[in-house]
Amino acid sequence: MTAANGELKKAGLKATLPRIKILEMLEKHSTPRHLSAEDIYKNLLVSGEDIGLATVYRVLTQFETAGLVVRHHFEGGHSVFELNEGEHHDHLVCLKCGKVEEFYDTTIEERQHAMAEKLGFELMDHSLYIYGNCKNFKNCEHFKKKLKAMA
Amino acid sequence: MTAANGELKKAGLKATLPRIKILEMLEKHSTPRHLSAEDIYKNLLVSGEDIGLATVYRVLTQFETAGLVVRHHFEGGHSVFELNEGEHHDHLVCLKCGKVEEFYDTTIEERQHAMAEKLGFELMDHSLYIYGNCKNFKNCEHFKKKLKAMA
DNA sequence: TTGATTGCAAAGAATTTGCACTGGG
DNA sequence: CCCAGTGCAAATTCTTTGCAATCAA
Repeated sequence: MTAANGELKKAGLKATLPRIKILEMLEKHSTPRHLSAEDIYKNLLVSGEDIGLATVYRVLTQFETAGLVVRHHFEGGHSVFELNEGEHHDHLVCLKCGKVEEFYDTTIEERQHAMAEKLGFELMDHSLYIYGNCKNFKNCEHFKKKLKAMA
Repeated sequence: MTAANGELKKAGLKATLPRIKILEMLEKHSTPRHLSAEDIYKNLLVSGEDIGLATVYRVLTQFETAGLVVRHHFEGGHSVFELNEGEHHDHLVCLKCGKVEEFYDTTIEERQHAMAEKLGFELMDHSLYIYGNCKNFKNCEHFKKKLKAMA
């Protein structure tokens, strides 16, 4: 009776094997926390799980609807998903190695509300992605991992 | 000898008919300033221009590389392009009618630099999109236009 | 049992690419 | 004239869907 089991029930989703495995995969991956559907699919294969890619997409969409995960559109076409731990934050993505850092800045949040207010909008959501190069990226573990993945 | 002609040359691009027409289309459309490849393609067709969709994509990508336009990824899959008028700004998008407002906030820009600095990144770029509902969207011209487009 | 959930393969949407043809300089 | 640029159709990439088989409650 894994923890994922209970979380799924609480979210109103039947605790099926694919859903449990996918949720555990997201919980297990503390770094990087941000995985694409493809990442998850491949990781499951490696773990010996036989779950179709279509199912991964379906389940992630259900999780997103249920508020269990948050979907992001970083540069480069595909979506990435991260476990929703409750607190909102924005992202800083390294263009060289793909490393993702999270941050939260009260001032930025406030100013965004102020802008929406000023322009006559009711703010519903926002996405802020900062792109850059992490200093000394060549020695960064993410960069090494990326190189290895390309080989 | 249109203005677009000179701008293309200045950008190091041969002044061909498709490029001129696409650039003029972007310059003409002051509102909305943000057009998808499909939008541009359709508008050109209506104007009686016989330019392929693939060419529109190719040309827009060239324009982006040349710095003539900026590409954005708003929610909903497809990219939109806007003429690069020099000054950076962020966007507020209405989820109901698609209206896009631009804004610039010095404080937000500063805080972003501070965040990048703090996390050890060299800032290269950023994208900030605020999503909301424009007040009284039902009477908003964009909303009416959207309804008409659906009919 | 029985409706919800999956897997697979096929469909879609957005964008890119290969290649023979055309047009700008 | 000659190569960059274009149109078209085919290919890619990421994601969604239809449907018969399977599973959780």
